[in-house]
Amino acid sequence: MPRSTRHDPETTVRRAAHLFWERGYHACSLKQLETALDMRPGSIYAAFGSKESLFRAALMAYYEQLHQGMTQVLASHERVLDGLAAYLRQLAVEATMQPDNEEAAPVPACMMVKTLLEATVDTPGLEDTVNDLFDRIERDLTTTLETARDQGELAADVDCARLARLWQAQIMGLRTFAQRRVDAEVVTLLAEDMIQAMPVT
Amino acid sequence: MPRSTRHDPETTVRRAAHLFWERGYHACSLKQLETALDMRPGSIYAAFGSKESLFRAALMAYYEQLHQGMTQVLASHERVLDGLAAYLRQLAVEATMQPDNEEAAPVPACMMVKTLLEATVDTPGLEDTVNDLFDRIERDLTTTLETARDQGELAADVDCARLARLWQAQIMGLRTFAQRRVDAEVVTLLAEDMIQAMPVT
DNA sequence: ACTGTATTTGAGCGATCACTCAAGTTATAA
DNA sequence: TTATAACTTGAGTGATCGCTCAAATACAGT
Repeated sequence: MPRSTRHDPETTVRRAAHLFWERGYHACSLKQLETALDMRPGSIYAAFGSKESLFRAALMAYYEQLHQGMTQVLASHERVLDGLAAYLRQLAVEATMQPDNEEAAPVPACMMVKTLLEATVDTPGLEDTVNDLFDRIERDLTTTLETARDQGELAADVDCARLARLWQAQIMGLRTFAQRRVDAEVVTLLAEDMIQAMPVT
Repeated sequence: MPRSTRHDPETTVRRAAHLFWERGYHACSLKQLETALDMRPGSIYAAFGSKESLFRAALMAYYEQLHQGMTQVLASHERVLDGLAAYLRQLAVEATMQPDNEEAAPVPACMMVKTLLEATVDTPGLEDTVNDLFDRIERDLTTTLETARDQGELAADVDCARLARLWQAQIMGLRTFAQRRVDAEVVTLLAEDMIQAMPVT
């Protein structure tokens, strides 16, 4: 008997993620979300419950996409450190192309980082969620590096958790820097300098 | 004949900076500012004109403090690269102590970075201001490095602008990473790993 | 003490905020 | 075809937003 949904939940969340990613949580009004999702407030609240719940769903979707992209690049390189270098180069490219369609990044900076810096004590749900996602990435990268170490790619005494966090901080720094009004080449050169600086052990 | 001001402008701006730094631009309401400044809306608007103007004044004050702190650390070390390493260590320390008084940092992350990521097309004044401040820091650091290079501390072929941006990105990465819920030691180790990674040329 | 002026006050402005819900709509099962 | 349940609508909720301004206040010069 039930009626099927008019809106595909995945598409809805993806569109919300795009707007939240571009403008941040507080600067996104429900009016703007209604327009972006082509849904009226009643539908939005029936489907997601609150603006914060919708944001969390959007952030999770963003994370999934990010994680998948990173995993793909790492998997396509023999050595993990080569994969990380390639990933940093890819981020530099993505950060320096202007957003031409709705699939591309609306801004250079990472939505997770933007959320990390925008969350306050008034939005504990956002803090918890974003911290959990950063933990996941750190653990995932640590495990990947440990596998590489056990296979002899890295020296046996390398602290993979520290190395993972060093790379994570490079990614944060690169994409945040790219949010500045700078030429594309500056971002590209920064990525190369970061890659050059990272330990090759 | 005129009446003198009851509020010291510098103190007022410093208090506003503290609140804006902690909560960001959009999450700060005028009600909260009224409490923090102990001023009523009429006084605030007579003195600063708008919330955005007050924020820009606060951001400028933050920058001045930041610039002064960095300059002091750099000046107290013979070699510039040693000074930058010391500055990174100082940031790690500051980022990992809980804010006990109103002088201390309310959050680990940099207010300029938070502003850079929070600004949108709706707040062009913030984008312009924060980009100008990042440019100033980059130029200042570039000049400092060039002086060091000309004095033989760095190799003659070093691109000081690139090196300055690499260090700026490290600072961004460190303080943004420190906003995560992580142990103090993790931030300290990250700073050490960054210092280790930076070119010694 | 008195006057003049810069500063401060706080009630209140229209606009917008996130959100609700009764009514309408539509796809599916009987 | 009809009944039913899920979905969607959109006017409207009280609260809060950034901000204004006429009146009150307090200091400096006479």
